[in-house]
Amino acid sequence: MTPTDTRTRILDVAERLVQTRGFNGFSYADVASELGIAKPSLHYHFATKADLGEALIRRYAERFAVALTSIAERPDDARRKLDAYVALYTDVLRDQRMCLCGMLAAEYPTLPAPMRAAVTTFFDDNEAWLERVLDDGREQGGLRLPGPSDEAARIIVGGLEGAMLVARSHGDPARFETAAGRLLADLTGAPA
Amino acid sequence: MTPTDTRTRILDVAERLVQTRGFNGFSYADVASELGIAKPSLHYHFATKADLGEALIRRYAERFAVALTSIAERPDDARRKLDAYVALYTDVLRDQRMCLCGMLAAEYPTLPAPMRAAVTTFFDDNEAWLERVLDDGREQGGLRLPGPSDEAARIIVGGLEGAMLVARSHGDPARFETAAGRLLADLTGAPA
DNA sequence: GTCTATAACGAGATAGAC
DNA sequence: GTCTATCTCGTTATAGAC
Repeated sequence: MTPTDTRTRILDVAERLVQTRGFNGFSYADVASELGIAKPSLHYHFATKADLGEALIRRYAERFAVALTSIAERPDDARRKLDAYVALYTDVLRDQRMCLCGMLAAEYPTLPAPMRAAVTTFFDDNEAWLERVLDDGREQGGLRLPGPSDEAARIIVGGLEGAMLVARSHGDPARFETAAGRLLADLTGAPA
Repeated sequence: MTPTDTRTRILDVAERLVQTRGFNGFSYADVASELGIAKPSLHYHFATKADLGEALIRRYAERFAVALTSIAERPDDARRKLDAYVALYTDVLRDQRMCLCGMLAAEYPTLPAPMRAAVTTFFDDNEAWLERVLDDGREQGGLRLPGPSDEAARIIVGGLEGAMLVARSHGDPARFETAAGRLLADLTGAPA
């Protein structure tokens, strides 16, 4: 078991804090105290809070992209891939976290420009991936989409982000899971 | 034209700031400078920021409740009522605002307890209103819901909140309107 | 790489005059 | 009701020793 380097541990703690409290809702002091190190030590690894924020999104988006590629490469049909996509969100919601980019979208006007750009790119990438899965599913005959796949993709991304938001404020992850299941079922013409 | 009293003008400015920047993203200094008054004058009207926050949600929820009652009393069919419901959100999204309670839901863990309670109540009330409209529409035969109306109501609330979040970060209100239209259509078995 | 010390600023809030 | 003056604390960030 190699010990985790400081930079990574900073990212881990900051990521959880942003996902629960928001980028404007945590401070270097929070991260430092949790790691048992001094505040200025953080600045050695991330000169400014904006730098830390950029690194957080970059890592999160990268991790998400890897997961999406992994799902896409499975031999599963489209509906199973969509279920796996929803499972990514379900995992995030455990221990009261919001999607990092959903949280940052709420704070959007207050973010430094590079972070804003990365947030919109995250959503665009997710929608593009979903659109592809939906198109494939339609061609294979497994999905019955009532409309354009790009619109369905946007509804899924927005629907999952919003369902997380509401479910978390109710402290009820099950609320998210049933909503997500029904959203997908209704959107893709599933049995139930 | 009676001049607006200070308390109301404070609420108006603070409301817009919370809807755009979040409760943790604005300060008494922001409100004071925008109104051209001194910071401590705000404390006369709202002793603490938590008090101001409570008053903001109360007024917002009250205004929303009045609008919902007004829509419910119309002779329109369920589908028109749902369209009117979506229009409430569309109006909010104009000039880059988020739904007040959607924004506060993102900041939920950082809010004072009374604000947290008011946020969840807001969502519960909206879902209850929607459930009623959906049930009425189904009895009248106008709506074909694929599942329980309470689940559909939750999908609508979450879907609209999330669609606002994503659309606003893209600076594209049209993205919200098409997503909302499709969401309702797919959920209620509409022509297109 | 991590520390102590400190700067520079903004936050929410209070005291007391007018 | 609104002001000036001030307090206290938390924030991001820097300087410089180890």
